[in-house]
Amino acid sequence: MSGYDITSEFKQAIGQFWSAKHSQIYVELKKLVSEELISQYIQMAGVKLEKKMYRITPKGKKELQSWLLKIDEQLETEKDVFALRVYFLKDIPSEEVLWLFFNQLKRKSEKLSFLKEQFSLHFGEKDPINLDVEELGHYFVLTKAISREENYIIWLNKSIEIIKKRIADKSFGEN
Amino acid sequence: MSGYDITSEFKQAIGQFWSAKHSQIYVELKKLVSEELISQYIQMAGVKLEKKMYRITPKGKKELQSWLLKIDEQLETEKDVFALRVYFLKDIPSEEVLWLFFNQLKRKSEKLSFLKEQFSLHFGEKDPINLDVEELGHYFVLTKAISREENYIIWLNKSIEIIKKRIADKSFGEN
DNA sequence: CTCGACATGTAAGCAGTTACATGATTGT
DNA sequence: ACAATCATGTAACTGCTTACATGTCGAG
Repeated sequence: MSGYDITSEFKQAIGQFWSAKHSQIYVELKKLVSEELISQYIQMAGVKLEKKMYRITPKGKKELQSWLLKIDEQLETEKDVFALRVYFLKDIPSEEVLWLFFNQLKRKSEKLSFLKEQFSLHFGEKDPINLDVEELGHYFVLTKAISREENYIIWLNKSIEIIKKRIADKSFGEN
Repeated sequence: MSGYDITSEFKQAIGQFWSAKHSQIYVELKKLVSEELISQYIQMAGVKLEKKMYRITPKGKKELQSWLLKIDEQLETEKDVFALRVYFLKDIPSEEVLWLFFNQLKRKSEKLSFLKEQFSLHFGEKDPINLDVEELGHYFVLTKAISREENYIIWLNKSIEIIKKRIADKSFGEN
């Protein structure tokens, strides 16, 4: 793959769990070449454009495999700015709170639609039992992304119901 | 609150969605004081120990409230290293894959237990309708963290079932 | 008296983004 | 011809972690 290809891949399903900008990718690729973990070769794209392609070296493959089996000492924080804002709910004007939740609901619903489209595009009605190993990794990542968004939306809806009830009880923002 | 207090708070529920080390917190607090968004005062803790306390200024409160209503242009990536590893499933020896998933299941189950304990400690059987606004933000964040972990565990179990079936079919890692 | 928690800081360095900068290719 | 996408890079800066460093307080 090329740096550009990697940049594009981060716009697909895996981008839900890890991503980087092209400016970082090009720098890292050079670093990996200098460490002999990957090697570079040129592929002509058109007449003049030299597309720089990279492939993993045996040394890189070894490094990758040991990384894949590594257990992180601590589970790292999956940051979520929206949750951080909700933590400070008491400082949000009560009439804005519902709007904020509905806005997030809309954005998350759009993301879910995109992911489901990706899913039916790549897997359709296929049974994961019959997928080859390469596809299986992508299948798991996509189902993970979809279930994450679905769960997020369920939580948003439950929270919206609570907020609505509190407004109906006229007690919202007054306690 | 003091820098130490903030560090401690990041070990509680909100730490599931945002966190920082004390080394960063102390630097940021000084920056915020110089921007006049917070102000500092001393509280004696014991005889000699001067605990540096901070409170938000009116200017800071204004800034906070405008930040709380800010909509991020793009939803940022909620990074998850485990999902990244799963993406490269084809490079993991098939006998290790199950172990990897079970390990993550164990860790996530422990996290879920911790969160549920926090929940019953702070909210018990309370109805969120009757919570005061300050508590409500914490309630939402904790329920969000809990539902996120529950959903993660469901996905792990589903994936484990698929992997087990593939092993039983003797087709795992061979396609 | 000693250990664990409380409490605060600095420095080096890595990870990652934003902005700047350039040029080729393809489809309309 | 023009625009969108393909394609690659650098520089400045911010965010964040790791490691270093020091000292107090309370309980047993």
